[in-house]
Amino acid sequence: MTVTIREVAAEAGTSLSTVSRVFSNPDAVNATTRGRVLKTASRLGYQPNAAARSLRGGRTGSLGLIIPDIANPFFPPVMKAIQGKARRLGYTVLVADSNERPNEEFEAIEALRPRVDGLILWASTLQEEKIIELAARIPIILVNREVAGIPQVQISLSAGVRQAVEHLKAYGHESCAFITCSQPGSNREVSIRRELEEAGIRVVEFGPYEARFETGLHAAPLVLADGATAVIAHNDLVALGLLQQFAALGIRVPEDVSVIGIDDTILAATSSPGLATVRIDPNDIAEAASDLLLGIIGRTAQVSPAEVITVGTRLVPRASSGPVRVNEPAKQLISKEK
Amino acid sequence: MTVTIREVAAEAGTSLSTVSRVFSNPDAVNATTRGRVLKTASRLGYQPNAAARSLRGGRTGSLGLIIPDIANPFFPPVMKAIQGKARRLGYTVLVADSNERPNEEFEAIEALRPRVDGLILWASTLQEEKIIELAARIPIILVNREVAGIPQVQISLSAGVRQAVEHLKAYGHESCAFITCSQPGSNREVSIRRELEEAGIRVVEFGPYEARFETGLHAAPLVLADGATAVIAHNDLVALGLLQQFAALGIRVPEDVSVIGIDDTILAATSSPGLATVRIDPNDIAEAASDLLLGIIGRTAQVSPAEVITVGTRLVPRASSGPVRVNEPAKQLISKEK
DNA sequence: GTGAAAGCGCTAACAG
DNA sequence: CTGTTAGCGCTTTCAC
Repeated sequence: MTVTIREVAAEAGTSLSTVSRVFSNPDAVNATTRGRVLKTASRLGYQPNAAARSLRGGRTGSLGLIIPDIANPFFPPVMKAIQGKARRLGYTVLVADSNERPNEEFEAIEALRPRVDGLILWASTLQEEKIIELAARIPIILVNREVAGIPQVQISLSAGVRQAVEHLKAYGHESCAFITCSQPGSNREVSIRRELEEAGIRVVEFGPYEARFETGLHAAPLVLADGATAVIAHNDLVALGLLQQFAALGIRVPEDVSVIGIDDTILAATSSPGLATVRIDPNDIAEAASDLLLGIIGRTAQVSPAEVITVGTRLVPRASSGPVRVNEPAKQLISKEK
Repeated sequence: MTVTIREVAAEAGTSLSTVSRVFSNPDAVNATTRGRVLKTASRLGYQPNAAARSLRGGRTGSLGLIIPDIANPFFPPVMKAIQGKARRLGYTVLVADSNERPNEEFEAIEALRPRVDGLILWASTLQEEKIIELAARIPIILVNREVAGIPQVQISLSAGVRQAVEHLKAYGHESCAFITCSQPGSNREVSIRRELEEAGIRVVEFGPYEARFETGLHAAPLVLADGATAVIAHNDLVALGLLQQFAALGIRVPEDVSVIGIDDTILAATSSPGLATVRIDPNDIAEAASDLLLGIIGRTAQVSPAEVITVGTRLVPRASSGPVRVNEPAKQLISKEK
């Protein structure tokens, strides 16, 4: 049925090994022979069988990417960027979604493991020991998850959040709400609180909630009631919830309250008003993740101190933030509108 | 290095085949033996090697999905739905993005082909003959692309668009603009024009443009200048562009003009105001696509007339559409606002 | 530079 | 129900 190396060899009048070499180590074959083999191979429509190849050689030419939730608009661009980078380096990327559930993540990893040369685990939900165990079986790198001894890519929100805070301060804001949707002590939560405090801005925290659109809807009146003139949301999606609810309440953005998101997903660029947000560049992450992974795939079992690459962020200003409202506090607006 | 079936067999005191059966055809093994094998297998950390398995059995347990653009928010939910469905049927889904370029699509297909049992091609950009050729090598099904003889899933916009049009008509709209971003003669364009005409609503078409946010920004004033009181956009993204530009121009939605999108992506639910849109249900597509694909993977070379499954659509009403403005035509609003 | 031979880990007949 | 025996298609020593 399928064309194998054997038929090509017979047809080209050479041995199996020669045909094999033409495809796996072309330089080791006489140019004339190689040409002849290639010609008959393409004439016969021969395609190397990846299963056999990886069974024997142990290399698959693919990388696996496990993401927590492809429906989160933050991930598609990242996936695209990683795919682009990998493609340029001769790899295919196979993606699976873990649905943020440890056992689905485990299944996905097990499905991918035998068919890839290495794995990128994004925000893995696996226990630390499981991850260490896995790392012994296949090269892995972590993004947004810290495990000692495993190479990882960390996202540093600090720079971007600092710019956001500076921006708010320059516009006269003296208090800022913060809608949190992470585990207490998480990276995201900590950097935001720290930056706001260091700038001497009063911080009001609401949460932790789930990182959903509806959380924004819910939090909008809380922010107003507190009298904060600005709000930083856990991510763009939550920020959009705020925006929609503010609009429904007749609260103007940014005149009455400034809103800032995080991630710079497509949601931020397309909302009305456009959403100022802290951008995490998918390309930076793709770059870092592929470098790290290909690095450890290369060196065979030669353990070196686990590397950590930190990628930065920056503020993308848009129409949703501006000068603080001076004449009357936003908190009175709700009752007024009624 | 890795644990193989052989070691498990030795350890469990059985033969290779018994271990193999435990993992590939469990019912054929005595329950006691099976238990013992499973126990030692897990103790040793045995994992079946997919490469060897598919080399021998010809089955990979995976399905491939090629999508034109993962960054288009329409696709992630579809990918997720297909993954969910496949998972329940014992398959893993490997996804690749073609970037809507024939040669990238071809590369992705070639990378996936040897490691999957079948392929779902979404809106394939390949030439018809290439597709037919491919279908001879591996089971494939098409979504949103028509090629005689290949099983396919078609999306019928008619029902949803008809509901949208009924809705506009009931609200007194007598004219509706339509921003098109497809090849002339495309499914999407044709159904929309047909439904509007059949309802006796005056149709004004703008386009074809590219299906981008900026297209909406650009088209907003055109719609107003024409005096249409409602507008249907090629998709949600374009509709959001309209929404943002209307807001910038001080045109109220839906009071001054009604806006309807297509796809029901996350953008529609999270915009301000919420965007009424024609919903294409990802689950319907996932269902149809997996049924079709698993159907042809099952029957070995037994050709039957190519099946076509058509999935329907429906209107999701949201705040962006409402009664026609009666007192003054929208077209005058721009100059007034100045 | 090239060929022959030995498996990679597993499944699928075929006997027992 | 279980064990034995061949390979799946390919890469990779090892000779020549």
